[in-house]
Amino acid sequence: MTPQSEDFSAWYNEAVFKAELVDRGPVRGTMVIRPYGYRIWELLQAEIDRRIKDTGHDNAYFPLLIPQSYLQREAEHVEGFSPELAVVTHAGGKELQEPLVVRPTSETVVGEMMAKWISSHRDLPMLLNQWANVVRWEMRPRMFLRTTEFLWQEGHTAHAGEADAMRETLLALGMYAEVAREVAAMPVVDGEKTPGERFPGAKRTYTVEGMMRDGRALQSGTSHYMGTNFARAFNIQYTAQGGELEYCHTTSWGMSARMLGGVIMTHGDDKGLILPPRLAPYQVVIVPIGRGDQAEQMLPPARELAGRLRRAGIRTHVDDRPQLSPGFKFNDWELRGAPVRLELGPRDLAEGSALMSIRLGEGKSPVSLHSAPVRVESELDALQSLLLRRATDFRDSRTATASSWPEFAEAVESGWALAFHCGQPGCEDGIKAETSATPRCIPAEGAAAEGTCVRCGRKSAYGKRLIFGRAY
RNA sequence: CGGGGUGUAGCGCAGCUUGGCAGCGCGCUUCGUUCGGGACGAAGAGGCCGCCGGGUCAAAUCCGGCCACCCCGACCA
Repeated sequence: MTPQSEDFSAWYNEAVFKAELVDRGPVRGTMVIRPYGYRIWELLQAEIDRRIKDTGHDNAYFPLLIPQSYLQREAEHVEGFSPELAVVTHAGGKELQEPLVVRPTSETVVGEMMAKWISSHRDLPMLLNQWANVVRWEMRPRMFLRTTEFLWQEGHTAHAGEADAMRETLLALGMYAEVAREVAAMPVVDGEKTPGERFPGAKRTYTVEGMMRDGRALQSGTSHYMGTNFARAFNIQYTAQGGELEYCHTTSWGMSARMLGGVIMTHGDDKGLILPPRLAPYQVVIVPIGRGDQAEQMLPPARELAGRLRRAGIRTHVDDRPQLSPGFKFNDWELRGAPVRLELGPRDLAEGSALMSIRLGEGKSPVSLHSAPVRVESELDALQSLLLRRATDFRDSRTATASSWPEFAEAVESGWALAFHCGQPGCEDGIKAETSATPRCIPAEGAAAEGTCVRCGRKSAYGKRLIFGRAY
């Protein structure tokens, strides 16, 4: 397994399967998330959900099946999603009068319901979120990154005006950036998408982009300002204070289980996964030394230690599988990305200590049993920030400002290019055709600057350099 | 949809060119010895060789057709 080589996707697949995160589903492009993988998702979910609720949104649930006509009400939306829809044509033993699509996203049903629920400015803003699975018949599936069916969270909000809706759009974006950086230790860049990369039906689309260890970009969360496009298509109107009937300004935003793929591709190494402590199902794994009877004897003290760690708020697991050798377990938990391992054998026990090994690091060091919770906690914190710093350094080392076409082509070969662009769709297509790179975003933090398009030399259109890269 | 590849035990594969008892490694079961970095020995269980057809005394192997999956591109969170 070598994350650096061109076998990166082979490395990725091997890592994901060996760590027992997923299995292939029976339907093309689907994935089964196994318990260990699902625990990671639950931790991520909890972090996102807490932030959503803290900002005043309520969770709701909308139907899986959507009348096909709903999709058709918004012209760009239907055009964008048509090729990848799964359509139900038969139900109840007969052909349906109107086919139903399995939701690829829920703007349309949510819009339909919002139109019923909103009548006055007093009903606004309406801040909804749902946790759901959606289906998109993509051409080339990849575990977590692009599966036919995937789990996500989709926020849908309606507001009285553009300013409110834009504030909401950026609030969601900021939430995603925070989750990515602080929880997943992924140093994402946030910014706006170019018109060519916009969500079908949106007026403005924002994104957080992460860089994987092969230099490719991964869109890790997205937030859209719809203007009144969907409000007009679904008649989401309210009576304003002055008595006039107005269209709402709506937003939608989502973050998906794709993030797990991002975590693996951001931090993983030749030994397998490295989970940031905040997403690790088991932050500490205690391996009793020995097998059979000898390991049995280590279990009571191992469990006692686990109990004290858990009481300190540390997710702890005792690997009590009796038939496996310690060496096997060491390798197994390295593969599965456990941040900290504690080895507990007769020798350690006699000395009142355990042998600690950090997933990202060399060697092992003894830790006294009584100070273990404190020591482990600080090691977890250190690892969490080390992962973010390491990924940030990596990203920066693979990001180059390109002022000429050869520089640009070279930069996107192994990472990202910062470059001016003319904003012409044809030129954007040209870049993609010639280098397979696309504009990832107009970075929010980039300094304002003027220049000429890196490919065609025309005047730049966005007032700053864009980030270009190859995307997953 | 275009290009490449693969279907043989739960997983990974060999065997196919040149037809002749369906094999290997891992895993699984039982017993014993082991046990501080992927343990070892012995004995077992496990098969519609992707599917359909052709031809042959005889097909995993040759011929024809079909299907599925994987990888590379175009699509995308």
